[in-house]
Formats: sequence, C-alpha cells, structure tokens
Amino acid sequence: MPELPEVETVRIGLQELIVGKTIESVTVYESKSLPAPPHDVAAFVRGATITAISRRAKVLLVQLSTNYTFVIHLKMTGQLVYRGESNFGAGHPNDSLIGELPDRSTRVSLQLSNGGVLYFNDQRKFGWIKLFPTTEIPFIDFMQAYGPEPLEAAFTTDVLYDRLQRRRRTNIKAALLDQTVLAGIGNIYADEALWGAKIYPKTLVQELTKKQVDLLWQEIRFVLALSIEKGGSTDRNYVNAEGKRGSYIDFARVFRREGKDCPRCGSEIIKMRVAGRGTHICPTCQVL
DNA sequence: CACTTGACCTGTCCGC
DNA sequence: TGCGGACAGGTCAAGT
Repeated sequence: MPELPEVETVRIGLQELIVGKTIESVTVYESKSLPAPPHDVAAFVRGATITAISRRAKVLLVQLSTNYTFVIHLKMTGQLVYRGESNFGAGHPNDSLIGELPDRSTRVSLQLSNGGVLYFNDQRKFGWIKLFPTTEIPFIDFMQAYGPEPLEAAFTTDVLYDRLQRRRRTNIKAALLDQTVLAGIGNIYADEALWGAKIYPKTLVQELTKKQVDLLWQEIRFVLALSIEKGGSTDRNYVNAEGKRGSYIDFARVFRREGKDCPRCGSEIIKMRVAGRGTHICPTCQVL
C-alpha cells in the first residue's frame, strides 16, 4: 500500500500532530502487529516524549526522549491516524475517510498525555511496529540494505544507473520494486515512472540505454515529488495522519486506468502481469 | 548466486 | 443473495 509519498505524507502529518507530546500508555489489540512482550514495550515508552518523526524508504521512525525509537512499516494496508484536541470525544472530522476509532482493524494505539490517541490500523495485519534502541537503528539489517533515497540530492542519474547494475538480468519493473536498488518505489510509482519514460516494463535492465535511464531518473523524481504534493495516492485504504485521503490517483496516467485513454497518445491503456504484479501500460508508448 | 514464486492476512469485487 | 476465486499499494522465505 503506502509507498514513499504516502509514508512521507504521514510523516509530515505526525510531525505536526504528535511531536512534543508524551506517551501515557500503549494498547495492543493484535500482538502480531507489535511483536514483542507488550509489557516491555509499555514499560519502555511510558512517560516518553515524542521528539522527532523521520522516514527511511517506506519505514517511519518515531523517536522518543528515552533513547528508544518506534520503527513502523505500514506494508499494504497500515494506517497511522491521530485523534485528539479538536475532535476529542466528538467522533471524527467530517472529511476523514474512516469513522469512529478504535475499529475492527485497529491493532495498536498510543494514548498521549494531552488526551489524544494515535491509532495503528491495519486490515491485513502485514504491517508492524517494533521498538529499538535509537542507536541501533542504522545497523538493523533491512535498514542497511535499503538503496538510496530517490528525492535526495545525492541520487543522481549516474547513481541510478550504477544501482541498476545489480539487477542486470531481470526486468526493469522488478528492479524498481527492489528496495535495495533504490528505496521507496512500489507498484503505483513504478508504473507511473515507466510510462513517463516510455519504457516497456518487461525490458531487461541490461537492455536499457543510458538515455532511457536518464529519462527514468527524471520521471521517478517527478512522480514521487508530485505525489507528495498531492498527499499521496488513495486507491483503497491509504489515509494520512488525519484520516484524510490523498489525491495523486486523480493525476495518475496509467495506474488503475486500464481501458481508459493514454493521456499522451490516446491508445487504450492495458493491464498485464509483470514481476507478479498488476502492471499498467500504454501499449503504443511503451514498447520493447 | 540471481531470479521467481508463494505465503502472510482480510476484504472486496466479479462471474456464475 | 450466495459462493468460489481472483486480486489488492509490500516483503520475505523457499523454490528453481
């Protein structure tokens, strides 16, 4: 579900809503979602102040004053929604996509000292929250394996070209979804960027010209930045920290637009299967 | 080793 | 309406 723009949108929202607030208690509705002895977690975080929210790849990091950090992966259907102050005890905002909380997909909640509550909802239970000592975070195996952040200045077109060399014999769609090549792209933005660069998703990485990679680099940055501006994509479950939807999907050129016209050439967009994932292309613009 | 497939879960949608 | 099957934005372990 949430890819880089969605996770970044949640991060921005949480930064506004919960930084500086103190954790009073933790409620675990589903132990799979917070895989640790709950008593330990509750004891470690009680009384801790939330000092910063950051993001690496699709992972959110909620840093606490006690030198511990919550590491959170939303996977396909995870949501982090804050309810407090203005709407405390009064149901929910009218423009929120979700209703009264907790609901049946609520897995964990954090009660804050101001009366606000942060809810972790996750319909499919793939997502998780883990607590780590802050100093250990850079050494966690999956954190070490992540490729570069595509929106950082250090991510040049040459960096993309070099990173792609580790998956020369697979197709470009699978390579873009590989978080060790570059971090943060998922199914939506892989399809959108490949359409932008006019690349057929089954093209082998080793067949791509440098010129194609340059264009792909540009399109990756374009779609990710545009989506953050639009508050991410709400196709099904995704909502931001206020429970509101994102609007990138209204600007999508191919994703979930099968049967509709390609905005560039007017051909009918088709859906196919690549790297085990539903893949949307313009059969005229994107050819081998 | 590089790469692909199935499993993890719940919910929804589509065809019969 | 009911029921079975396919599918859904991510990532691993297990398979080839």
